[in-house]
Amino acid sequence: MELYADIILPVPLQQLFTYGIPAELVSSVTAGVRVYVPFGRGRHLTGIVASVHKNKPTEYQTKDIISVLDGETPMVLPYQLKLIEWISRYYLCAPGDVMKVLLPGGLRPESRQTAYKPKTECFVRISGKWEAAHPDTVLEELKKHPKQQDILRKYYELSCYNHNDNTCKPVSKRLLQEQIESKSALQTVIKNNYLELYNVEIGRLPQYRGKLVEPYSLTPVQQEAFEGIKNSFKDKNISLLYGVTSSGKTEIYIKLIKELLEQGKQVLYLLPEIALTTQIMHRLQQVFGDKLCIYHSNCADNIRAEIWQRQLSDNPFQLILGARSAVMLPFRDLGLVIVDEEHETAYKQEDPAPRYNARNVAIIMASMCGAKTLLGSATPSFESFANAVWEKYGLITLNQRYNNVELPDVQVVDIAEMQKKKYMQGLFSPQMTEAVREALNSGEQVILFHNRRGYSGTVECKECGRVQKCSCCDVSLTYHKNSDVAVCHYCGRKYKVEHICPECGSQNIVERGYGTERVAEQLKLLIPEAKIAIMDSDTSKNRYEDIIRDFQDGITNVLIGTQMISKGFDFDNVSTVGVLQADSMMNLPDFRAAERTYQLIAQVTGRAGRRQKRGKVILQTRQPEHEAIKQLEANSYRAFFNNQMEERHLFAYPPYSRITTIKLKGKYANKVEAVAESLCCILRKHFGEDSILGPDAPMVSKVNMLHIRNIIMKIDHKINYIQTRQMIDYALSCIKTEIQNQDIRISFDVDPL
DNA sequence: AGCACGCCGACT
DNA sequence: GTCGGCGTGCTC
Repeated sequence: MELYADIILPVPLQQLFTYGIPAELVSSVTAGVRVYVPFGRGRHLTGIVASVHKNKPTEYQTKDIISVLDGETPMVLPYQLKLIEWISRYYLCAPGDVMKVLLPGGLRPESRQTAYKPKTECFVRISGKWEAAHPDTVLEELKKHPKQQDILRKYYELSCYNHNDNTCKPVSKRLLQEQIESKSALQTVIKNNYLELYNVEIGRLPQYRGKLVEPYSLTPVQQEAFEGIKNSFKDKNISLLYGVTSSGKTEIYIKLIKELLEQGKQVLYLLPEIALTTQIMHRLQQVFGDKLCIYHSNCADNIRAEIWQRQLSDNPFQLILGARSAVMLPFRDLGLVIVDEEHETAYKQEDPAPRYNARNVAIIMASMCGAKTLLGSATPSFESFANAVWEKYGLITLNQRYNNVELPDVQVVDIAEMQKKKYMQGLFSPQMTEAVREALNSGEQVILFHNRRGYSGTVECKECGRVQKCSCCDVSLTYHKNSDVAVCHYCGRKYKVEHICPECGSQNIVERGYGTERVAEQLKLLIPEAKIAIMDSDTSKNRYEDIIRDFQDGITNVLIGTQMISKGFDFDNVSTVGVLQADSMMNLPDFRAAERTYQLIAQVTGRAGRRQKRGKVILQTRQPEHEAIKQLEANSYRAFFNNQMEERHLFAYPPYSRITTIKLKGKYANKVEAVAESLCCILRKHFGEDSILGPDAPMVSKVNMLHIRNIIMKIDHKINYIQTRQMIDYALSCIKTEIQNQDIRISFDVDPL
């Protein structure tokens, strides 16, 4: 009987592809194996078999599978096939797009030659004939050949051979060669069957050589949280550990991991960005040594391939520490997934499909593996905290800092008022300057946070100091370097840069950057003895470590930076943190702006006073009455959450709804518009007027000669998402011919951030 | 997404 | 004459 296989191929098309299975491959083609197939004219691809069946397609002629790339074990586990399907359905993307992030490049060769080959090394051992013999006997045999005898003696030495229990360590040929005089004598020893060569697959993976330490014992408060998590896992599969900054969450994770590893279970520990969290990495390595493997996005392809295969082997890593793509690795016996800094936007993949959120995928894959998920954050996303409040997740609260250090004292400074009184010196209020000076005088360090949003600077007249402002918002415009326009951050209006000052007629107009460099400049004037370091996206990556080390060692004592200094780094000697302008973020036209501001500033704030002494935070803003600022001052995440949730409810924003944006691209604006309009119509009929917004032309409405229109779907969270997906499928089928005729491409972003 | 096919301009 | 530009269409 003819058999067929439905195959996932790495192409951005919705369907699977059906291939015939040649008779000689019937026994080896099973779900999850990789196969090599012809695709299109003269192209070959590696695909994953999703299923095997006997339904001969009637619409088209099938081609045959050329070969099977996997032996006994499929490269993709059954639950992973389900995961691919889930991701492609939930995130509305092609299975092939998911496959591209799932299988490391090294495991999906486009031609058979580039396939991943394990690295091997040549070892030597006593050949079978002499294996059981006492070393002295063997050496005696060779007494007439001193060179060969030396080699054998060296071998026994290197292998730490113990005749009593017949144990020895493997000795590589390379190592033995380095220690002996004559290469040809070694050849003879091998030829005469005293030693034999054998190849061993050796890892490319680095091995941990440091020493292992026992985990710290938990404080009573930590212990309580630890028990709380285990308790909550008794009846909930997902739990949220809400622990204020510096409450020692990592040690709790370590204790949990240790317990699971002792039960022989595997643990996946996800972090938003591996590169910036070396401290956690080193800590885990100290405790777990070689049981731990670090998997990040800039791992070379062959390393990723090797880790993958190791995870399929009988000796997998028990603990994987990884960034978002690590959720795609195969796990045979997963017990727990930890998603640290759960609120981080880095968990969401934005640009190429699949636009998945690794936090949510982690929850799904954990449940597929029968494992629990622990989300952790000092500033949980409202989605997760709402799920905890609604008792979908367990909630464990840790509101005491480690060693009982008090949370920092937050002092809010009204920039507008200070400006009125002419007290501002650039971006520094007297309070800010004073706090920095005080800290430095007592030998402590300072972190200054300045959110630059990638571009910066006002347009200012050097003669009279007039700053170009938005006519509607009374907000200074921000100079946008790339497009040479001045933009209002508040309302988004764009203005031409005034090259002649309307106030005094001067042509001496300058773009004055309020970026981190300028902050440093000003501080230098105010406090000349400050030793300043700057860290932002302009800083080259390889200088990060130097900057951090210098700061750690006290070579510098003021660190000025953007987003990137808000998390991960723990500096014991930092007593004071300054936020120069809390506003720029708060005023973004985004319903999450307040949430983000709170999260970011709470995280920066958490850098202050990690030792015994209570830290100090100076928070400068133009809107001291803003809810985020008020609750940051009061240090009340909960109050802030409750307040914002009312607003979210009122406007039906997440977590009370699920947002999906639909992006249509095409060559002709009117055609894109028309198709978008009819898609909107269909969707409105089913979801109601209020649920579908658009179509709108985005800020950048034309990219690569393609016109763009966006539709935003805002569907009540109580509506089952599967129904929503089915509805979208139906709507798409309605406009299918239109799309094809007008050559329009549609992409989706589910749960955008 | 790739890749081939196809139909027009500036070169040895 | 052809080499090569990228528009269009298809992939089991």
